[in-house]
Amino acid sequence: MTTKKKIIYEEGARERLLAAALKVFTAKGYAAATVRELVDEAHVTKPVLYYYYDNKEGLFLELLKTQFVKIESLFIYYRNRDGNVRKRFMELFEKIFFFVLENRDFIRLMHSLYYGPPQGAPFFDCDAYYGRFHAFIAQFVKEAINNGEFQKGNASNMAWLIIGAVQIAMEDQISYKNDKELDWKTLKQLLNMIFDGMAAKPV
Amino acid sequence: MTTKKKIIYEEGARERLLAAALKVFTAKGYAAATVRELVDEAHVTKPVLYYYYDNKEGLFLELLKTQFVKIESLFIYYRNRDGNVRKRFMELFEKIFFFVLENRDFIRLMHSLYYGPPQGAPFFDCDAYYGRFHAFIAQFVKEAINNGEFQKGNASNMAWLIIGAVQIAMEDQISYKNDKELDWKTLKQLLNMIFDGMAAKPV
DNA sequence: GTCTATACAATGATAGAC
DNA sequence: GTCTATCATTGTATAGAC
Repeated sequence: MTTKKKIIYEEGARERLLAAALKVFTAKGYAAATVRELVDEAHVTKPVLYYYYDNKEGLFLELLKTQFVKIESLFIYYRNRDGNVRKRFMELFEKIFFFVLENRDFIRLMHSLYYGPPQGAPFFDCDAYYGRFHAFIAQFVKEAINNGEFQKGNASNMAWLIIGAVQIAMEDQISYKNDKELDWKTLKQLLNMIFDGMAAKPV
Repeated sequence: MTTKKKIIYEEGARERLLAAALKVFTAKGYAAATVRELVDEAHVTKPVLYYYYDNKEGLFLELLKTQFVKIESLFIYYRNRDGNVRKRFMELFEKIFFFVLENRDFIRLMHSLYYGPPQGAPFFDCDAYYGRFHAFIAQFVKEAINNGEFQKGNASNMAWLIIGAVQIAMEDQISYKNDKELDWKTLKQLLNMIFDGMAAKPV
């Protein structure tokens, strides 16, 4: 009988490469990041990268995949909350806001991939996440209208207004400005302004 | 006497290089754009680029400078309008929105420079434009509050709300999505929702 | 001002030993 | 699985003729 147990191996190098990818790609973008920097950062030699991943592209795509999983979990979080839509929205956006704060570099990378010119980077369907955001929010605005929590109105437009506030706050945070003006406290004020305007008026 | 008039020269190549820079840099980003592509697009040879500009960086910076002049003119436009703040805002944002539509590629490039990782690109102070935008809008919101056009409130927050709507519409337009949902008609609706909420209520 | 030809560094990637 | 050594290619940039 052949020793099949031998398949288990140390994953140190593989994981260090992924960590290096996060650091280097987010710091310089795809095109400007070099294989040398990646392997130096991971404390491995070049052939090790090509052993674990197809090539530079492969490592990059693997990085995106692992990071997007974390973002996906934010939406799952929302569904498992209870309370009215306004309260759940607020909790979701707080979660998102601090996620952005803790992952500034990666959000920058994603942002430039989605909104910027393709810098020689392999195609990755960010739209599956970015694009779904509006539909996701609009759906729950509609829910709030139906149950009388929000006044009647164009749910899609209401969703855009909300997303606009959240997005501008995120962008203020990932920008390289010295004094970030749009912290969570301010964003909360903006959202309350919007929600107050949308809230069903008492009769 | 030496023939000093001889200094005048054809500027065809120089201008073609700038046009090529716009096309190539906006299509691929800074790092991924190569000198070969730039000169091929301009129908010149490599030494010609280095004759007119310092290097790849120099051409890139020249491109940014010339394009930013166009953006600056939008704000001057606003000051030369008359009417109330709401009307002037609406006209300014319409101007900006269609400027974005007509310069999608360049806006993408700027966006990735400002919000994305520095892709080996030389530093350029985009903040002088992006960052001033909020202050610009907030100033005129304050004006509208003072003359009774808008209700009393936090002018800075009101400005963020407005900018959020404009920005999310711009971003919807520069994204690579197939179906852009946020056209000018929709943005106008968003802005009207915001302005209606801010407008001073009749007594 | 524009070309041909080329220098020279850095890049992504691999062969083959251990 | 990891290394040393090396490859082909592409990159930016320039010298020197016209």
